[in-house]
Amino acid sequence: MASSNSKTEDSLGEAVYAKMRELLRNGTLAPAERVSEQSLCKLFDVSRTPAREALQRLLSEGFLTTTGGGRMIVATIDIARAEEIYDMREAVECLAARLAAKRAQTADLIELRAILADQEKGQDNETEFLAINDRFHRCIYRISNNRYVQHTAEILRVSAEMIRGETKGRYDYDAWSLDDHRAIYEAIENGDGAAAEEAARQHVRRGRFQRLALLLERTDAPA
Amino acid sequence: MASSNSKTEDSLGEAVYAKMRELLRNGTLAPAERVSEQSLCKLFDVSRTPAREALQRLLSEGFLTTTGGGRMIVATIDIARAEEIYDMREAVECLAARLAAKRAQTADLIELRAILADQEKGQDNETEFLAINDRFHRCIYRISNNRYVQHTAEILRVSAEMIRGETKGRYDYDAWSLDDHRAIYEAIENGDGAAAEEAARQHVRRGRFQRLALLLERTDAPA
DNA sequence: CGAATTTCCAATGTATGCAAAAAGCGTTCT
DNA sequence: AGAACGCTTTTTGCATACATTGGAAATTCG
Repeated sequence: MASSNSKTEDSLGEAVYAKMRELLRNGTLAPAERVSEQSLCKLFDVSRTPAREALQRLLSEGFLTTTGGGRMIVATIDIARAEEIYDMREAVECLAARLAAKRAQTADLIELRAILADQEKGQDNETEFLAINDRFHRCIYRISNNRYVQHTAEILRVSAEMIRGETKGRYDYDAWSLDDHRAIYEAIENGDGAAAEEAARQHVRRGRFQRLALLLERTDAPA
Repeated sequence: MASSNSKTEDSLGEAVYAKMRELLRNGTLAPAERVSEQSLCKLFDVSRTPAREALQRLLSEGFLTTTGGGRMIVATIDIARAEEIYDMREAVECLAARLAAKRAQTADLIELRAILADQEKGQDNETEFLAINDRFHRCIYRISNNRYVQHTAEILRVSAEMIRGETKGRYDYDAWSLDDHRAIYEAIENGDGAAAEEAARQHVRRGRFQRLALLLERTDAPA
C-alpha cells in the first residue's frame, strides 16, 4: 500500500491536499478542468472523506471554483484575477522581506546564500529554475517568522504559478531573477527592512509584468 | 426546524463554520477552550461530517490549534502572535484602503458615509460599536474588490478580536476610531490611494498599541 | 504516600450508505 | 430542424459504522 511518492503526511486528507496543490502548481490540472470527489478517490486511492477534505480546503483557498451546484473546477485565472493576485502578493512579499531583514539570524543568511549559490550555477530547464526560486522565497517566508505571512504567501505563489497553466509552454526563466534575489539578500543581510521591502517590490512587479504579458498574449490570440 | 438565527447558508458545514467564527469573535469560545467534533454536533445539532468541515477550515485559518493528537483547542493569542496578526493586518488593511481609493464608485462612497453617520450618532455599548466598526471595514474590503484581500482581512479581523477573549471585560471603544475612519473616508473620496494607505496604517497601529497594551497588562498580572 | 503501569474510554481518521439535486441525454413535439 | 420535456446517471450533502490512537483514570507496586 502506501502512497509511493511524497513525504509522509500524517493524515490522508492532508496528503491529498498537498499532492493536489502540487498538481495545480505544475499545471497537470489545467484551469477550468473538472475535479470531482470521485476523480480524487481514483487518483489517490482513498475514500471520499479525505478527498472531500482536500477539495474543500482547496476551494476555500481559491484554487478551485464552484460551478452552480457544488461541483468544482480548477479556478481559471483571467486578467482581473491575476491583478488581484499580484496586488496582494506585492503587499505580502514586501512584508515578508521586511520582517526577514529584521529577524534573520546568521544561520538564515547562510541558508539563503546557499540557495543563491545554487541559482548562480544556472539551471537547465524551467522546472529546476522554479524549484530554486521556490526555495529562495519559501526560505524568506520562514525567516519572517509570521504564520499569516507564510500561509498567505504560499497560497499566492501557487496561484500565480497557475497562470502558467493558462500560458503553458512558455519558458519564463529570466535573468533579472538572480539580480533581484541578490538585491533582496543584500538588504536582508544588512538588516535594512526598507531596502528589503523595496527590492521585493521590484521583484514582484517584474514578475507581474511578465506574467500579465503572457496572459494578455494568450487572451488576444486564443483558439 | 431550521437553524433559528443567522442568514440562510446553503450548506450545513458552511453554516456551522460561520456560527463558530462568530462565537470565536465574540469570545463565547474562550482561548484554550477545547472544541471537539462532538461538541459542535450537540451545539448545532448536526452530524460529524459538517462539524468536521467547519473545524478543519477553522484550523487551517488559524483560529484553532491542534494539541499533540488531532484534538483541537481555541487558539491562544499570546503577545508574539498578536504582533504577527498586526504586522499582517497593517499590510492588508493598507492595501485594502489603497485599492478602495482607486476603485470607489459614488454608490460606495454613499454607503461609507451612511456608516460614518451611524458611528457619529454614538453607541451605547461595546457590541454596537464593534458592529459599526465591522461594517465600515468590511465595506472597504468589498470596495477593494480583491478576493484575497477580503478573505485575509476578514480572518485577521476575527483573529484580532480574539485578543479580547484574552482581555475580557475591557471596554475598548475609543474616540480616535471615528477620527481615523473620517480620515480614511476622506482619502477614499478623494481617490488618494497614498493618503488612504497612510490613514489606514495609522488606524491599524493605534488599534495595535491598544490591544497589545491590554494583553500586556493581563500578562503582567495573571491569575 | 507517590509514581509507574495498565486498563478503559473517548475522540478522531476513514470508509460507506442513503437521499436529493443537478447534469447529461435521448426522445418527442411543434 | 430546433426546442422543450422527461428520464437516467452521476455527484454531491449528510449521516453513521468501524477501527485505531491517545488520554485519563484507576490500580498496583515501590
